[in-house]
Amino acid sequence: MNIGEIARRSGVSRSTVSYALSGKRPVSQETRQRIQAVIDELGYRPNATAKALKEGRTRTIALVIPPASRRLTDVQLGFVASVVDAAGRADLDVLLSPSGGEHDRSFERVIGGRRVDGVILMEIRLEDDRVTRLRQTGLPFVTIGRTRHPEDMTWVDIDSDILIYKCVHHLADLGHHRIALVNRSAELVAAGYGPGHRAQAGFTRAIAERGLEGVQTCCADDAQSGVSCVERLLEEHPGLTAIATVNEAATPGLYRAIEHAGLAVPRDFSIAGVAARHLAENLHPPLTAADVPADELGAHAVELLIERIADPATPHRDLLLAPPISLRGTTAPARPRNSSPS
Amino acid sequence: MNIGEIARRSGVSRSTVSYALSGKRPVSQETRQRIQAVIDELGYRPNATAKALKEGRTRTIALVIPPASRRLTDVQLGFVASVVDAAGRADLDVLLSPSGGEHDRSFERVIGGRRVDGVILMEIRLEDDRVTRLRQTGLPFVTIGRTRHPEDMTWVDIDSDILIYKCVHHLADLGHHRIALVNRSAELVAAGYGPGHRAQAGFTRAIAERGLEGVQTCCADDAQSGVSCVERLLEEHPGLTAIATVNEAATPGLYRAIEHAGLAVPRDFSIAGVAARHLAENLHPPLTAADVPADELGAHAVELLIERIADPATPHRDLLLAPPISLRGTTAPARPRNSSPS
DNA sequence: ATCCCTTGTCGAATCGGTTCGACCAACATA
DNA sequence: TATGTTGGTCGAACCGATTCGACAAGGGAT
Repeated sequence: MNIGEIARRSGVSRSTVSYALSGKRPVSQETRQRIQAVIDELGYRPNATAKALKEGRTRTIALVIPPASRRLTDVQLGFVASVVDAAGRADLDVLLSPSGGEHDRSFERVIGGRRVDGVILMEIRLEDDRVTRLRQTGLPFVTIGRTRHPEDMTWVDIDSDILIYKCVHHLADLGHHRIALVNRSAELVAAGYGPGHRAQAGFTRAIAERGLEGVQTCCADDAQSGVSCVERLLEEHPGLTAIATVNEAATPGLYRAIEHAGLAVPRDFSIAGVAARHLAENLHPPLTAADVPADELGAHAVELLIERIADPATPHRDLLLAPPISLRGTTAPARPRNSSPS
Repeated sequence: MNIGEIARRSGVSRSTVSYALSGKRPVSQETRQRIQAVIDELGYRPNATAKALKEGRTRTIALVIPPASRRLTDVQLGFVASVVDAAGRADLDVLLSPSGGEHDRSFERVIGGRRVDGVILMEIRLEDDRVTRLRQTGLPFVTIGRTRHPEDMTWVDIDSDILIYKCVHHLADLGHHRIALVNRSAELVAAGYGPGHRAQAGFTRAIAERGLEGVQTCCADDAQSGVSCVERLLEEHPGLTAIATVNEAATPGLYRAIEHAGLAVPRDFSIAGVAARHLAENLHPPLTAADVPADELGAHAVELLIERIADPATPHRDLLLAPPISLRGTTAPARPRNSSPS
């Protein structure tokens, strides 16, 4: 059932059917109804591939995610959900493409074959070859996160620097002097993962400004690693009373290890971080954190992308958000602890 | 940069370029190299849309997920990850399509326009109109989960009936007499969600066989609801000493509420369920559960789908798994509790 | 010397749509 | 009456690939 068949059965030419469907030229009431009747009867739907070929656009965007095998964090899932949602509202389909490692075939396939009109990229490194690659091809793209030099590209991001900076200040205001930063995994940070580096920067700045003692550590993205991370931290820095973290996946582990060390959150130990609201609220006690507005960022990324697809010469825009820290149940005034042998 | 451009620049016809690329007809060493040089220079990649139109297949499959706004469970995420992975290995792209509610436009768009060669459907209801719809269109599809009458369709599933049945028997073996089933959300079960109903069936059967006292309850897919669910359960059935659950998202809430009632898991209260391994292992204590082999199911679904796409007349096949229950830290012999006023 | 097969190449048709130019009829305007 | 203008329709070209049939040149078998 192609357009020719519909044309034959309703006794008109293919172009007339096309015009009847698109409304781009007048078609008499009568013919239109006749055509519609045939269409309804056969359940005809125009072939999207043919349309895409002729029109030169696929009405599809690619969403490039970290390798799916590595479990996505709640924030990342939030991005995926909001992008899929926003794209759907704009009648765009979303092609999922894992990138990194063995999955680069997928990325190349999607990018190279003009399968999509535009690309949304997640988990951006400070130097990111996917960005370089996309620049070459001229395919419109928007990143969630940003490279070291984000000047002539379109992106949305949260300001992990400011967020961690504010977390540390918040903890310092409560009287905490020895604070640790629990970052994302060592590999990710080593690979130049932006939020990791920016969190470090904000942490270091705040620590310096308030004359505190700061420790930085990386931690893999899971609860188990969170446990061993805190164990190590408490052993090496007995005076520690607070943690600032950008590693939401490890957070349940942080709770568990702190509790296991005989400390209560927030009475004896405070935690503040950056996380998905859903996750923060569901922890026990609920996590004091800057809630990453994944919905807003994802939707905005799609909007910006649509704009760039419509007109690739559009000036680059961006959106940098620094959501407020929601005070929940994991930060409290510091209480002196017998930490040093005296 | 289309195939015509490549042909012009290498001084041959378009068909020769095509044959040089596909190898379906001999092309002289010399011409081939000349063509390849031009291709490399211009970074040419054949247009996937045009190829799809001519070949009549898109090399893309659709993965229909529950509305992304509703947070996916860990098991569902596991399915998505493994499907994307397996598809990637087979050089297939994956189009993500949320279905249900306002998202049905997306489903229709993807299905109607022949945008994809086949479809994988998740979260199947006992009577599922998406299945009906797909049947009509004749598009090859595989479901993860199955309808009430799964005879002439291709599917993969876990046997929630048997799994819950075994959980209850395991708990009964440990001496528990009053056991509750914590099911998925009331809406989902009311809508005829298969695993929900099958879990009920297995539960009821085991309870009857062992002469136990069983309570069934639904619970929304989040920790908060898990908390209130257990609170209600303990109030209404004070003698309860164990829970069997298929609701992994609520499980952290179950833990919390049990603990909050002054009971220790597994000393005073046992839990056994069906969940993603990752989730089960990361709970504290780790959950005794049948680990849903999402990897295997997802990969198998893709395999079956590829088979059906290659030959739609292929006889229908299926895969029903009942993984063993991994004994972890949440089940222990029942201890008598002062439950009744005496 | 003839016939046939293989290699290498080309032109044209095709996939299923959209869109442009042309055309005719009916009607309004000058 | 001549001259647009508008409504309605058709045929043909086109998007960018694949693929079939044709054909020329060269080599081997008879």
